[in-house]
Amino acid sequence: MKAGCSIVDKAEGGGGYHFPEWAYKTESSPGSRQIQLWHFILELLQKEEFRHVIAWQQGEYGEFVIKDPDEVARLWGRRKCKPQMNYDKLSRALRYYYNKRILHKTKGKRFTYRFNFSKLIFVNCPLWDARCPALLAPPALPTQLVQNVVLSRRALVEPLVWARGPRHPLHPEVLEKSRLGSASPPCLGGSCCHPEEFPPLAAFPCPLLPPPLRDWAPFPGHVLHPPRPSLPLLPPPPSWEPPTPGGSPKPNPSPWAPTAPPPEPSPGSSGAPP
DNA sequence: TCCGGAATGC
DNA sequence: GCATTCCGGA
Repeated sequence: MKAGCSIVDKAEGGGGYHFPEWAYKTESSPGSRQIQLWHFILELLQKEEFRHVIAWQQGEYGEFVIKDPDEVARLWGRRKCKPQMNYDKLSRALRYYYNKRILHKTKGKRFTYRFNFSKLIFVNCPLWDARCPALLAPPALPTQLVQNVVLSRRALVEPLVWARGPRHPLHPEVLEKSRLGSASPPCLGGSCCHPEEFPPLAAFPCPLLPPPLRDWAPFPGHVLHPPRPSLPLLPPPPSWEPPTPGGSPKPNPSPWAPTAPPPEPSPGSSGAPP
């Protein structure tokens, strides 16, 4: 136990917000019991005191800028007990996230990267625990980003809802009710998510989960599209485009709707519930 | 400054 | 699996 190395123990105090638990549970990191770099980056981004070192890029989606690469590397090295750590090595680790689509480089902007929260949620939000907030909005995190994270989450939840039948706790009507039923801001999974409304999905066995998600599941347009025009929720990201029925897919540079892999031949995969 | 291959360690 | 380290190249 290299306890002496830790400099950022856990989200606390600060701004009174926090990322979902899984973001801090290094044990939940797939394939590793050690903290992962992106966890660490999120920690720094979340903390006010490191705002001068690394911060969300205002107005962008999941984009953050490393203002002091050397300092970030130093902190990372300290966390990992690697005093020889430097930005070159750290950035190499970051680049490994490109292939995993956890992170993207913002070309043309120095030390600027962009998180792919959808991917992080897909991979890390354990068992779709409904109490696990998709992502609570840190002050500097653009609201729209969070909304899109929620949208992404919804995009996966809704098919499950259909599979589970009506009036499931995650049934659209229930979701709708929880979203519209109060004057408070859209529920992002915080204290407004009462267990009685959002029982833990962990209560549902894994077989209820959809088939293994590919890195980028090609969401049906009706899923990504706001379900009802009257609902003023979840505006699409700037690069988002409504699906063109029958139209040819266009390359989409947005990490929120990245180029989908070739559709798998799935008979009856019209997306319509039985 | 950024990228990615390769070897290596845990 | 996930870095860490080193390195050549763009």
